[in-house]
Amino acid sequence: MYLRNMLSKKTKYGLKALTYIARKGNNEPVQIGEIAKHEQISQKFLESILLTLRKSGFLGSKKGKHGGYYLIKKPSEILMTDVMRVLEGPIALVSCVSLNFYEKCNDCPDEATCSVHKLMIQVRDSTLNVFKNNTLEDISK
Amino acid sequence: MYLRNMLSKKTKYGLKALTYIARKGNNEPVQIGEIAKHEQISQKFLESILLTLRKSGFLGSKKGKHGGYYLIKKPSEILMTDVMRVLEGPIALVSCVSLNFYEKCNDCPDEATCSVHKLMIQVRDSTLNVFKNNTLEDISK
DNA sequence: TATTATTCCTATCGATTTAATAGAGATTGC
DNA sequence: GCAATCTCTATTAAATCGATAGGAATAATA
Repeated sequence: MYLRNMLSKKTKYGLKALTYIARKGNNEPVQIGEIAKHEQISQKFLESILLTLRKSGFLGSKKGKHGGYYLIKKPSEILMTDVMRVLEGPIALVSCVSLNFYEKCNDCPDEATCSVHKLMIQVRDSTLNVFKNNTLEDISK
Repeated sequence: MYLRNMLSKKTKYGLKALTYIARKGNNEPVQIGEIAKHEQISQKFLESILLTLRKSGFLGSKKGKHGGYYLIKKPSEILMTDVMRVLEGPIALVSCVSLNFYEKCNDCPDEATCSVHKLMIQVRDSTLNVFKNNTLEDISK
């Protein structure tokens, strides 16, 4: 069994939900239940994820009958960099190489000579590059 | 405070220890205690990490007085791809894009149309590329 | 041989995080 | 008014992580 799960289910489900909504094409609100059923996601869990995406400005919502969630921007304008930061958190694997959430490691005496730092800077940049070059439209194709 | 810690301390400490040993240059065994002190790592925790690295063929060990750990191969021959797989586990963030530990996601009905799959393939490749292009020598400079 | 320094091995623990669940409240459409 | 839907808070079970403890095995050396 695949043990390490470095991409949280929150992110995975969030991306799937955004994709599902994007693929619908129109601007009609899509209901949580419909997404949960199609993507085989726990509805209650998905509720909290969509709420996060709404509060972060990716989704709009409408309550009551025929309510649901809809995209606020065009899929081509939704960058993975932004989505990932909201769902998964900082992109850097260690705080000392984070662009947006930098923090010195409490143990490491000198970043300039730290081999982990040196390696993780590169991983950050290459990952960031992927996220910068992918919009919701790209991954929904 | 930086919450997500996607790179485990095991990996971080393991890389630091390998670097420490590599920087010594000679082939004399280096003791756990010395590494732990220098790198500010819990000695007991480091013991288990070095044991893992030995069992995986990166380090040799010598017991008893004047014992310790030493590199089996030259730093320039130790690829980060291999080290990371041993310390951190699969490089892919989700099992369905893992080259060495592939497993179908139990929920996802079709990888071909899965947006998460599409994105994570790219992340895997770019990260793999970084690890392939870095040896222990490179990060120890 | 006795002593000391070191690696080796197993077991356990506390804290944190994750994924999921429950239930009630607020709003909207009909 | 009623049903459908999002909103919010709280709780829980399981897993994982980092750390710790204690002793067994081995090697050097006096």
